[in-house]
Amino acid sequence: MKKQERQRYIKRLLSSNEIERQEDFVSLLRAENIEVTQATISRDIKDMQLVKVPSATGGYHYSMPVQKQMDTEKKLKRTLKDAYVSYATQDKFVLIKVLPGNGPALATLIETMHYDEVFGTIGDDATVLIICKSLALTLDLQQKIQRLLSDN
Amino acid sequence: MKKQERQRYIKRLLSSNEIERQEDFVSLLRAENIEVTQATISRDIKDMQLVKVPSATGGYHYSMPVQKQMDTEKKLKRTLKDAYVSYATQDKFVLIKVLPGNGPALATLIETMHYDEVFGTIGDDATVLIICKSLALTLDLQQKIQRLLSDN
DNA sequence: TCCAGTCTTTCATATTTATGCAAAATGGCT
DNA sequence: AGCCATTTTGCATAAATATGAAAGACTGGA
Repeated sequence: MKKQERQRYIKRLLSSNEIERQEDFVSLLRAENIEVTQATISRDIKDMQLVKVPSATGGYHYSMPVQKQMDTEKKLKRTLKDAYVSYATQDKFVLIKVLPGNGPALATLIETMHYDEVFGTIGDDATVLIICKSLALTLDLQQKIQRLLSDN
Repeated sequence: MKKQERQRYIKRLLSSNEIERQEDFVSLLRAENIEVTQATISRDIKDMQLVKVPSATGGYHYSMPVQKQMDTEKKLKRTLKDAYVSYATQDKFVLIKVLPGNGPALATLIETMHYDEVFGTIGDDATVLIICKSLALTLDLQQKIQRLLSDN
């Protein structure tokens, strides 16, 4: 279906771009050959319960809904606790080793968290590589993950 | 100071009203004898990083920032786990008994979560009474609390 | 006290977002 | 296919939000 596909794209865009206005979605989607108007985006945003968050840096950006994030975080936490093996950082990368079979699930969970820090993730059977958007953000993400691991 | 006091009011209003537009803040504050314009509210919202959330019921309402909520939820969870004794419901009320000394802290945490369901809370040394906005919402809140208790 | 610098607010308005309505698309069902 | 009901979309515009610029407050000196 048309609408759902578009909304999938929108989710994807959320994680990889700083989206400040609904028109940004329009442009980015146009770049992927999906034609929409701002009106439709407005409705999608209502549907998906996205929010426009005032960011620390003074701007605004669209982000995933609170509730979804919280639910996903719980699963993420559980998966990390269950399957975590080890952890390393280099440059803009965070590499997490997990018990065999848990890589893809973990990667997906991290993806769906739509962390602002994350550019993208890729996981094989027992490893997840997270690519951050910047060096500074890599630190932030590291802390988030450590908190997930340590905290009850 | 003026601004901080107003922002405290704004926080308070968040928890006890369905606020759909910035103008609603203006009206509600006016009712408390605080004169402001929408422009100032817009800046306050940016400051406080409040978000306008599309609600399940089709409308919109302003709400606390994601990050704050997540942090507070962790503390809340810990406090509940540490101090929880028992739990009862009647009408729009949820009554939580905790170990002596933990009531006020718990009440504060619940307040600062700004749960949509909650009209207000009051806690003595070992008890927290939560007053919900409606019967239906009382159920919702109950479930939230049980999830906080059961979940790791 | 008076001033300069900083912060905060309002006004006016630009920008952004939401929505009524009509048209187009989609999905059965016969 | 043809028809009806439902959903989705775009257009136009209303409604809501953000912001530049000027005016007012506040603060810590001199």
